[in-house]
Amino acid sequence: MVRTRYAPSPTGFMHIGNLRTALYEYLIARKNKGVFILRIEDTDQSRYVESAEDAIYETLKLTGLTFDEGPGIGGDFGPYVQSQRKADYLPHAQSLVEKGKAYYCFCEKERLDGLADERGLKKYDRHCLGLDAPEIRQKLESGGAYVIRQLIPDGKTTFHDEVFGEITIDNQEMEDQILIKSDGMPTYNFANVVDDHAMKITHVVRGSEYLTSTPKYKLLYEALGWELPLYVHLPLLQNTEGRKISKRHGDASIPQLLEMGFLPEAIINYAALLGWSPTDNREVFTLAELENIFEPKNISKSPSTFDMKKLTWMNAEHIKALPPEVFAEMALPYLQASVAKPGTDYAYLAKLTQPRVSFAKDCGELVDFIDALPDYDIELYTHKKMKTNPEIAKQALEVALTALKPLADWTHDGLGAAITSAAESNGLSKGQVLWPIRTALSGKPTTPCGATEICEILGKDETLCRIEKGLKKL
RNA sequence: GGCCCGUUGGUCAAAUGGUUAAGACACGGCCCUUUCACGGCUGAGAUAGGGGUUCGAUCCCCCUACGGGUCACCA
Repeated sequence: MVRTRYAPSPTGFMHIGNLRTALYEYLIARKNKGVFILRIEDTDQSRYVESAEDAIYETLKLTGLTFDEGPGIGGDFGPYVQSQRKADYLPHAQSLVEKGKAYYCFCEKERLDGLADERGLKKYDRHCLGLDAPEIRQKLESGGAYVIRQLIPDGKTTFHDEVFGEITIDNQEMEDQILIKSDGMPTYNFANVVDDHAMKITHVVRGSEYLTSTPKYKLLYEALGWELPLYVHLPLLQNTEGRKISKRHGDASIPQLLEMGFLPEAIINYAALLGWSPTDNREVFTLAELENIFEPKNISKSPSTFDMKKLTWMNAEHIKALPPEVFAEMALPYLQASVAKPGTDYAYLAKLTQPRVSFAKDCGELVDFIDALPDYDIELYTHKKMKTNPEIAKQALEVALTALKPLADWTHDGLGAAITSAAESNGLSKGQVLWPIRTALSGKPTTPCGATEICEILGKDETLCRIEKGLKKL
């Protein structure tokens, strides 16, 4: 049974990198009919932010990454918040001490700081490793602060990563890391190992910044006599400055992206493609589709850069894929803010704008000409392909006016027929008439639909009025 | 600085010991004779450098350069 877990620490909002890690964990679980778990790693009480924990739940919910076990919903291996598991860690650390794989350390901060070299780098000198049993007992009983450190053996440690392959690190590179902090809480590394084992996690998916600390994990698993999970380290995500994506570099959080109008589906889809690619050339996927095709073996080793432009394109793709009624609802507030004309068919406007926008909020400005004709330059009447210019436009509008004034059939077809025949009998091409009409009616270089549709939307009176205005301008 | 990892067009990215080295975003052009958009077509644009191994390297090995990560009682 595949069991994966997303294990964030509640210190801030999720960004695209966090989301992508969660997504891959989720996909590996779903693809293998396994279980996806959420575990909150709040062992650093000084950095804990309560709202951040809620934000994590909210973001996972909005993006559809539903977990099977975790805070709020429980499961057989709870609790799923590390601070609530505090009592579980110390016994394991003590068993390591008994086996001689860890030891108590009573060194104070000042002494430790004194170990630093000129670059500020330090490695613990095992000062407390030499303490004998009575000494340790006495210090412990006196109630002074202590930590428990892992004793790193000599040699080299090699582990296998599903993405990066075999990685070997000389144990001399590793410090006797702290397992239990002086406040009694486990460190991240230790809690991680203990909980992953307790929760029977099979795949550990995380950013490649953990690559060099993984040998410490392996040593811990060996010392504890536990089976090592599969490691899947992900290539880092960079921002356009080439730095690791993070909040402190001002990179957008998921809530911010949502706020900007990106659809959760688009964000998920884009995150999936950052560092992973399907075997075919498809790029637009729903989460459900990803669940079927995701393969960790197609994960890349090299870092990738977050590109807002491509995300924007992706968003437009997902907007186009939305059922019209869903998009209409999404666009309604923007449409209403932009068009107040009585009798407006907002669903129709939504349908016209849906394939043309990258964000729902962009709908408004596409149709803002409906309420009020913007002031425009007569150069808009010039278009070389349509072979029009202000002079021809003037003639065209006159033709249009006489043709439309008596027109009773004010429908798309009726308008089209009337305009076409009027154009023909006056020696003008369709485009030479339609282009000026569209310009006179909208005053804009681009509109979400053609001239006849605009005539329909505006109604006969307003249409004639705007054509006359155009004529006056010319 | 030590250690670890990486390097295919501006970005994402496929592929392979022998190919004209895919595709997508962005960009340019054209077409769609109702614009823009959509769509279609098309253009420019890449295997970091140097050595090997090999009949042949983008691919395997080594070195260099560059980039990133990591070296906490943070996660």
